[in-house]
Amino acid sequence: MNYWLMKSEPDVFSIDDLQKKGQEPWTGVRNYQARNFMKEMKLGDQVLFYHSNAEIIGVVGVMEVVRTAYPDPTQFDKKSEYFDAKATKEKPRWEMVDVGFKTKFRKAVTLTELKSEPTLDGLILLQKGTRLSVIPVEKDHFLQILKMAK
DNA sequence: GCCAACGTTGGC
DNA sequence: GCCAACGTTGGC
Repeated sequence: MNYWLMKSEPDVFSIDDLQKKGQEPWTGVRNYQARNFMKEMKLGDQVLFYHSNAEIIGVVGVMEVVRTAYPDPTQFDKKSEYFDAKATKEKPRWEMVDVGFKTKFRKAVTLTELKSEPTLDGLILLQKGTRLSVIPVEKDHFLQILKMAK
């Protein structure tokens, strides 16, 4: 079992949206490193849901991988903002996983709180200049963040 | 709205 | 292959 963190702007897609829908294909990742992490994901992997570019920035809940990586259809869709002219159905560039809702924290674990927690030292999210939207998280860090949500 | 940090593109 | 220019991310 592996642990991850994925970012989303709540104006675009929030934890509440996921809770309503139950599950969702994680479309729109257009960064190779992030894509490669998604390809490593296994069924049942636990994923922290992080709200970026938001009023309240931080981890807001937990989701679970319910379908392993497959081509992101928005790369072929000319009308999509995620369209990629260099991607073909024979040679897709971008993949995604489907995630299912697990829990929403009663209160977000904010970025400020994450930064001030010494045991989270080394969390990739907190490293300088990290803009990755899909990030692996150590089990201990994952459990620590769950603890902070209580 | 600003801007630092980073990734990508494309000319050479 | 280098690197300047440009675009994007995301916190503040």
